[in-house]
Amino acid sequence: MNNNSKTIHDPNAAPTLAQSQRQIERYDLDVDAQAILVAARLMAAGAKLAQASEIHFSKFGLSTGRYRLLADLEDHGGEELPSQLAEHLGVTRATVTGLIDTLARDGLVARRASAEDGRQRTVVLTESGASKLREMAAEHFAWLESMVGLLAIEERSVFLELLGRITQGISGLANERDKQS
Amino acid sequence: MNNNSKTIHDPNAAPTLAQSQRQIERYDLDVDAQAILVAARLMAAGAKLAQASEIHFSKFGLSTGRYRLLADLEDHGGEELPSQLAEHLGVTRATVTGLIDTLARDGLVARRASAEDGRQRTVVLTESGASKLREMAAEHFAWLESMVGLLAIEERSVFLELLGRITQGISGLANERDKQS
DNA sequence: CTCCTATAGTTAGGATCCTAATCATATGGC
DNA sequence: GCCATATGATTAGGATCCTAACTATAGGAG
Repeated sequence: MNNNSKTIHDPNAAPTLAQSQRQIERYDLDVDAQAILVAARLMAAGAKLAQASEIHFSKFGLSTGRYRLLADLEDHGGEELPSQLAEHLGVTRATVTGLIDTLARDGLVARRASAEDGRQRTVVLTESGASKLREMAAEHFAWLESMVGLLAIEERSVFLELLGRITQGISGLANERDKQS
Repeated sequence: MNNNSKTIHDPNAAPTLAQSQRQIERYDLDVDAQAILVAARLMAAGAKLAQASEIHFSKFGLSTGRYRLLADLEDHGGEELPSQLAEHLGVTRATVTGLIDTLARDGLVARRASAEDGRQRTVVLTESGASKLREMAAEHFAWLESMVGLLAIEERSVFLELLGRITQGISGLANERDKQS
């Protein structure tokens, strides 16, 4: 607190309710200003978190995406197909190819040809990659935990439940575009 | 050896609590699995929302960043300095330069030299830019509102409060690195 | 067996936003 | 007035992830 670099603008309070109300009144719309505020704050929080995350992982020579790939690999016996990784991480196969390229260059994963299907290329976690995850574990999980440190246990459950419903709302929006009756 | 990877993937349920627990147990860490889950879900939601947002704005020939710049301009009398825009949007001045370039090319904003300070270049919202905001208003705010449509009014307040505290937690993490910049 | 289509992965090119370096203008000590 | 430093904006180049096009292999219809 006590930031007051000068005029307001605590990034935690951006955008403000007043701002949302002004926007709505300008066009005389029939929407709830608080709903708009929730949506806008969530977007701001997401962007901020993504940025903080990249900084966090860069300390270990990783990016958010590359860490997620390693962790998913570890959680699936250290061996997966690129297409499985893409689905688990929620990114495209093209993105996975790029992530693997960098991780393989750094020796954290390796590509192996599949005996069963010549099109497939298995991705395996190397000893070096497993070691990297071990090194990071304590600090990384402490980092994640401290993010929600200001919430009481029961508040975390509540937040999780509400966030889940908002996520559903987002999915609904996304599907609205290409719904083929 | 592990689980046969038959686990279906509902993106709304990723990551799962079981996944978080496995990770924590693997390294025998003393952290709360639910806290990890909250953090991971929030990151996933943020990424998803950012993606949905880009798709939404692309229907109007805009990006998330360019819309936010136009909206901020409108909220400040249609005239601001690039440095003010950067602070309001929470991005760097270099990014603002790029956003203005595109918006100016499309005729939605214009740059004007400042009479008082030769280094400054005022950004003004053009009639075309104001018109674009008018066109978008109804659909855009309906979009935002539907995102939180599954939450009751009082739940929105709760969510806002909890999200605010998590955002503080994120800020704390960010500042931890460079204590005194 | 041959051909046509489907699938796995990669490559090419675009959009976003970042950091660091640069250019031009202001400001203050001497 | 002159020069060193600070500041506003831009440029250059990097990282991330996307869509679309491409290569190679698999598999079924005839």
